Amino acid sequence: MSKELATRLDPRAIEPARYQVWQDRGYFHVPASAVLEDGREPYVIVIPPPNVTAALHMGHGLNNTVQDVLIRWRRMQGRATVWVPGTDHAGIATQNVVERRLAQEGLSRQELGRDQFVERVWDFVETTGNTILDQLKAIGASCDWERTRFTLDDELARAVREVFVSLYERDLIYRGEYIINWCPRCLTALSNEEAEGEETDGHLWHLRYPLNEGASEAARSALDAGASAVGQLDDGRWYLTVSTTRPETMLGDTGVAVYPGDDRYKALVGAEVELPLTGRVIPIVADRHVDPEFGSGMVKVTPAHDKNDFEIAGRTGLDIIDVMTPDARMSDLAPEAFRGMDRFEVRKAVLAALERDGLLAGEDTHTHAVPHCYRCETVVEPRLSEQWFVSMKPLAEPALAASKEGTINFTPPHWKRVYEHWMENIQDWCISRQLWWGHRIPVWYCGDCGEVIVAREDPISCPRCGGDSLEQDPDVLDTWFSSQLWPFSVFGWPEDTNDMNAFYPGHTMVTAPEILFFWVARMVMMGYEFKGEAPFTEVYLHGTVRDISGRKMSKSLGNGIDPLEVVEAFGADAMRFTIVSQCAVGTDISLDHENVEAAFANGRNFANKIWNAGRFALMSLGEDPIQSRESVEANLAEEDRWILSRLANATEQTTQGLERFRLHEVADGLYHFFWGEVCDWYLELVKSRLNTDSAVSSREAARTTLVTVLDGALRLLHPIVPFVTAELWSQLPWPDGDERPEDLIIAPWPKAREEDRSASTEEAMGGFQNLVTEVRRVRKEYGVGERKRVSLVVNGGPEDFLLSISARATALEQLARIDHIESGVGSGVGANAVLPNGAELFIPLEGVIDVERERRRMEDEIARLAGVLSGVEKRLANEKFVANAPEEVVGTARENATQLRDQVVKLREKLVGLGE
RNA sequence: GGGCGCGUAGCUCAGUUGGUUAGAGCGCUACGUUGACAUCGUAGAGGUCACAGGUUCGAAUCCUGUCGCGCCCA
Repeated sequence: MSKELATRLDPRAIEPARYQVWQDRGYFHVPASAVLEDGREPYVIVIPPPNVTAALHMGHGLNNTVQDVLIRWRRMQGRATVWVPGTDHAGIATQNVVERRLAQEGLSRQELGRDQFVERVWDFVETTGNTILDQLKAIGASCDWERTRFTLDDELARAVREVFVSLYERDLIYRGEYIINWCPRCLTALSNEEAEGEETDGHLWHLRYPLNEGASEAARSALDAGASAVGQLDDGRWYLTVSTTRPETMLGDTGVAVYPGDDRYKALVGAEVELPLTGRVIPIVADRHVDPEFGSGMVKVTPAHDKNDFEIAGRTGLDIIDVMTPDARMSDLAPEAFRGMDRFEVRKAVLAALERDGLLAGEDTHTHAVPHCYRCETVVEPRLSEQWFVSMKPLAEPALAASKEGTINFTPPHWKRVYEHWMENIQDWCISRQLWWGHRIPVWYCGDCGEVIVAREDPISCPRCGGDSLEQDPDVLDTWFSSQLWPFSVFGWPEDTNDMNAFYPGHTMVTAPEILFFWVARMVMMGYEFKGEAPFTEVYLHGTVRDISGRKMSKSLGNGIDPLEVVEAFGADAMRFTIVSQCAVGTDISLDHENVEAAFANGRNFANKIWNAGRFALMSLGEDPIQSRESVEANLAEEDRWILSRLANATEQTTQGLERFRLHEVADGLYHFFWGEVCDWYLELVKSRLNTDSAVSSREAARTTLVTVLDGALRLLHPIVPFVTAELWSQLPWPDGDERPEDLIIAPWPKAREEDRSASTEEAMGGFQNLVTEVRRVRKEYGVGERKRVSLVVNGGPEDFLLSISARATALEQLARIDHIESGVGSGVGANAVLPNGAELFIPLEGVIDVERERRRMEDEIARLAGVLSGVEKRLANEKFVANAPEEVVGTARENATQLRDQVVKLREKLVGLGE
């Protein structure tokens, strides 16, 4: 049994093998029957599916570590625990990757053709698509791999089609021509969420549009009415001024608008403007959208290239002229001089031409948000286009109510308001994408009669005219359209499957705030629309992984850390603990990518500490049977009862922390319990008792307690550091008569034993710890050599204090190098101290101590304590404090005052005694 | 423009409804390999809790303002 363990934890030697055992024994998989037949309570998490093309990065490391901690904890609690893994087809991202690979072969997708291209993508996905899931295994993720899903799987495609058709039948999906966000590089429409605004220092240019000759009278009266935008050119023509951040769009202007109630421009409404560079004449209209307070109160209207302008055109009947091509060049509808030019070149050309004609009134610097494609960062162009949309308002209603009523909870809580704000201001969702990779829109157009067919099954002929010249809509759906179904599509919906009945709805959604709208909000909407309830009730939004200077880790910045390299170098446990211990609610995780070793030192050191504590215990426990707790109960030493009391505390704290997603506190608490209490004190105290030559009853009590404490601690630590804990636990000897679970991963989660808690034992141990620390401090202060023994003279303190420390003579010898303890005040040259519990200490150090130095040291200590004391006394002297503060607080203050006063008095007496 | 958040030790950050002498990790200093662990042990240095007011018996914590920084939505 007591096989030799290496002095250092070697993660590579234990982790992969341990993971394999877990997988082989099927611990990660729970069948639906566990819930439906055995009546076990389920606990379900669906993974935020990473992109098939992605390689594991630290963000995945964080996200999946958190999920695994929760999953392992709930599994130990006995829940029927399912964590569904899988990947997302990631339309734009994946198509981009494959197109880039094609480009290296000198090919384009257009040259290849749609069918062949899609085949190429499948080839790519099939060879590399599972990489990221395999990588998750290296970090210990206990996903149910038998349920692995891909958003393009046939069953999930059926869910997508069912949802599309159902929503269409309920008039919640429609097709229409509107201004959408267009990426001129990806050549596809984007949703509002996919067009990310980026603060940019740009310009606001002021352009002069000459008025038609017939408008002179109106211009003059507008000027009289205070219209700042109206003026006269050198040649006598009247003009008005409009401002824009995108001058190139003026080529597509079809009107100028003012606010209907704006007296300054009243006379000009209905007048006409000669649009420069185009030869077109456009009208001045009134529309309520115009803000009379902003700029000149007069705006140019470009209906084909601006969302608001498109709406103005709809209300006022202005023409719509699209002057751009899909790749953001000037189209044939633009003046000849500009055709074919890129949008940013045109900007310069238009400004130069206006300048030349004396029509540029000037420019201001202007900071504004410019939308960029979230996949390729190209500046997004608002573009008029026919697309498919989801009508969101009706869907948002129950999803909003779920948050307001508290059916869905957010951690940290402030995301609740962000979510609700988005729901309250929701806009329709553009779901069609001009891509080839994704779920094809299930719509067919009849070439004969023009019928639009929206169908669950591919139609063979037109249901209206019977013709067979059907053509399917070429577009695919937004990737998030399928992701939003993930919580139920993974279980086989729309089929009425056992999995559906057992595991929907799920419980916890763990993800990053960035995709709160993209994904979380939409999953909730779909859950209500198609299943009548929310897909989960807890949303835990963790932070972002950043580098040492606070920048988000990213491939393009080159500041990332590869989790697999961390696992390789330090082990999955080290990575997990480091991450979790930084995982305070609402805060980001920062890791030094330039010093990875330092970044993960904490986790690595702790895993090694656990290993060595276990190693020591296994070696010391030997092979003799372990007595039951009951049989050694009467023989438990104070330190045994103390560590059992601390274990009860740690157990309660850990469980409560996990329930509240306070993972940082859980990790921190366990770290200090295990290292600072189990290792630093308990192991040191039982060392001598574990020797074969110590009294049998004491030895057996120590052995049983040690096993109990290690068992409890390893269970509590297991969700965070699964490998090292399982490895040690599997070798832990077991008390007679107790049933041993098959593996730590399914060992029942501990409950705090209330009967083990003892405030008096903790207080008594505290006195002992103070004693040891005080002696060590004195030894260091005077440079007493590590090996040199000292004597200790003790006077006073709590009843039995001397007795209890004398009983621990061996431990004191080891912990503080004290080889002799006696009662009394002591005499001669030595060091003096008074413990908080009132015990006076004297350590004879003839020949080592300079009396003057000892006097100064004591004076400093007296001054320090007296300072604290006067603070406490001041408060107690304040009647309002005594009257208003809670009894407990006042009581504590009184106790402190008494204790401090006692310490100060005794130290002063000792100082006087030192005098002669 | 609207909303949210942050500013605590050299660095990265905790600090749950206000309540002893504000904590941790990393880093730093000194000493130390005694049979678990040098990925260690022991002891230590280091903070006017951004600033200015206010509320309170009591403020890192609540309120107001200022400065600096970040994020989201228009």
